[in-house]
Amino acid sequence: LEASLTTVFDVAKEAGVSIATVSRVLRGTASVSETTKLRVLKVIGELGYQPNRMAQGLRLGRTETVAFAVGDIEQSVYSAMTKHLQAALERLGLDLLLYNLGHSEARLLKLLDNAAALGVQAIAIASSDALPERELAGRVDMFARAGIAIVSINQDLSGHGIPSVLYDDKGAARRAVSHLIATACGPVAYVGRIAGSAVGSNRFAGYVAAHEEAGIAFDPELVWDAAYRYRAGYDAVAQACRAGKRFGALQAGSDEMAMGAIAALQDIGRRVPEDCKIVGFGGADWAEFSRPGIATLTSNPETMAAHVAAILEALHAGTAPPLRTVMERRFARRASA
Amino acid sequence: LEASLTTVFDVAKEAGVSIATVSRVLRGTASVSETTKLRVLKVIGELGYQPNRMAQGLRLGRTETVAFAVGDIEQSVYSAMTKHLQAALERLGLDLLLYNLGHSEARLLKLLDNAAALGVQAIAIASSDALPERELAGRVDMFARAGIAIVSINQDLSGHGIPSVLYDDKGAARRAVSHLIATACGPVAYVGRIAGSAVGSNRFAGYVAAHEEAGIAFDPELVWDAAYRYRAGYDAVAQACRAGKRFGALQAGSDEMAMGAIAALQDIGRRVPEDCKIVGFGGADWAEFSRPGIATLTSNPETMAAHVAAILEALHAGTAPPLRTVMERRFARRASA
DNA sequence: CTGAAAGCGCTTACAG
DNA sequence: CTGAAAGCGCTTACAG
Repeated sequence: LEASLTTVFDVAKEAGVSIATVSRVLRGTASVSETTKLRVLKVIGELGYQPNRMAQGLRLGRTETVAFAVGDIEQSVYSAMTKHLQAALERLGLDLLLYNLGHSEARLLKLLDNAAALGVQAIAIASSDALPERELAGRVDMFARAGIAIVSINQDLSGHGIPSVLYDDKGAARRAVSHLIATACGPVAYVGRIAGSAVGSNRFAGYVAAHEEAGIAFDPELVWDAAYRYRAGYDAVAQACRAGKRFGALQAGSDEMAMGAIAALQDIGRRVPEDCKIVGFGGADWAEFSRPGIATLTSNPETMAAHVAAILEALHAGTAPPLRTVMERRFARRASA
Repeated sequence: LEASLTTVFDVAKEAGVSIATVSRVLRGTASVSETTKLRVLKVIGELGYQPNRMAQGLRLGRTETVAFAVGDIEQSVYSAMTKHLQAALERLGLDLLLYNLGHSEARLLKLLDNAAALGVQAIAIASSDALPERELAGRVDMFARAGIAIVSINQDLSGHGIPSVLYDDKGAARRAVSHLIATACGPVAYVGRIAGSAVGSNRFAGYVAAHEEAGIAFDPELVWDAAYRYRAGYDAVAQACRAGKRFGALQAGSDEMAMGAIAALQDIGRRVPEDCKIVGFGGADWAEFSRPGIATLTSNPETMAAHVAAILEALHAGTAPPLRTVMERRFARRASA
């Protein structure tokens, strides 16, 4: 065993009290006389005492830690979310344990199985992949008993009793696509994840709804199911153009795809927005610095993180958190559309 | 206290052995007869037993956790690094505790002070900001005594006995700038962090070295010290152009800045690369999908993460790790240069 | 090879 | 308001 740090015993001895009293002033729950509290606090400061988190964890059954399972931290929307969630948790005195899912369902399941033994207070899941709802639902009771909170970011799991914070992606896509239908000279294409993506299917539903609203049929030939990354956007559009497909506008499922799509169009001499208008999705910070600036549906990761933090606080305080929080996206119109 | 999970006691009872034996097969260190080992393993599987990490942590003085202090996770090079480090640690059975520094030295110092109480095995620091070397150096002995490994990513702290994995940024910048000097029709400008940035000063040193090598003087008026983000690149270049500065090429300290710089030039009608060649830094995944494709000095976060993991393994095994690992960047030539 | 026992550093009923 | 004591779930000398 290691050279030990200062412990409650050191503080107690120095302050002339019992370790129980030290612990009481530390926790702030039980009542301690003002003078002894001050004395203990002074000693704690002098010795630079920090309570051993592992001992606290063993005793309390959990540590000041939250597990964050994130779909793909290389995507800007997720790294922004991670940054703000970490900051929000830090304000609550919670540390963030990061798990990058990378589209691996097995990783998520492993985390769910480890959570209790790990002693995390909560699990936050932010993924666009369709989650294993059956497995999640089956564990909700276990987590509740173990006092582990679980929060879904981006997709609606409130039906399983899991508090969810999400965007109105269908409404956002509907607005953007309506704009494209109205202003583009040609049919509107769609590229993005659809099958297997909870988020993606909502966005695509907005694309469909906008067409219904306009009283026109969308062309299934102009709908391409592809991953959210740059290359997927590039390849889908390049291939469609090679196949002779014609479209005057494109709604992309992510800003990354929009950027790839723009590159593909420019590479064959089609101009954006003159020949084809494009809207991305997610409000990546770089979208306004691309040329043409990429129109997009914005995110607000800071507010979203605040909602998640509020849910965790409510759960911690034993009050009922909102089961379903829906945020709006703003259509940021830029040169590309 | 919570509804408890299965413990060593449950396993021991079920397998008809003592908890000591259960623990021995778990750890795999002491010798256990093959038959009892098999029996215990079987019961562990049946009960789905997971050792309580907090109890292990208290007993062993540390948990299977590594703290990762990262400069700014919103920058692509850092999110890529985070992804690969998490994956590499996962393979070693280690969880990653994420701290986004966001250029706050106080946050790093707080982490250093908490590390022992937190029970982390190691601290990995990846930042481009000049680190508080005095404070770090002053804690090296304490960390060594506490058995906490510390690794520096991106900047050289080997002089303080801290194993460091870094790129030859000076050499990389020198090569790129030499290319720009040779091919651009006009002086080469530089935009990036210089003061206060360990990484940045190396890159700038490469810019200077390339000029020396070419036997020409660089123009201090064409050197702009600015943050690594899109907007800083945009603003620095826009302002320089407004001030009537003329340059035929620009070396940027990051791909983000390069993208911002390209936007600023295009917005005033200057063409890239015809009027001004540009090279970024970092090899962001999106750089090749920007138009023009952004030439850059690549990173290899996966290899870097592997080096870090190897250092942690060596330290864990009690063998001496390489104190200083220098990786090369590749000049990815693209349309922008 | 195996078990009984001590102890890691806390927190919280229980008494006073 | 305060202290003595039990116990959270492990691991590892110590004995055998």
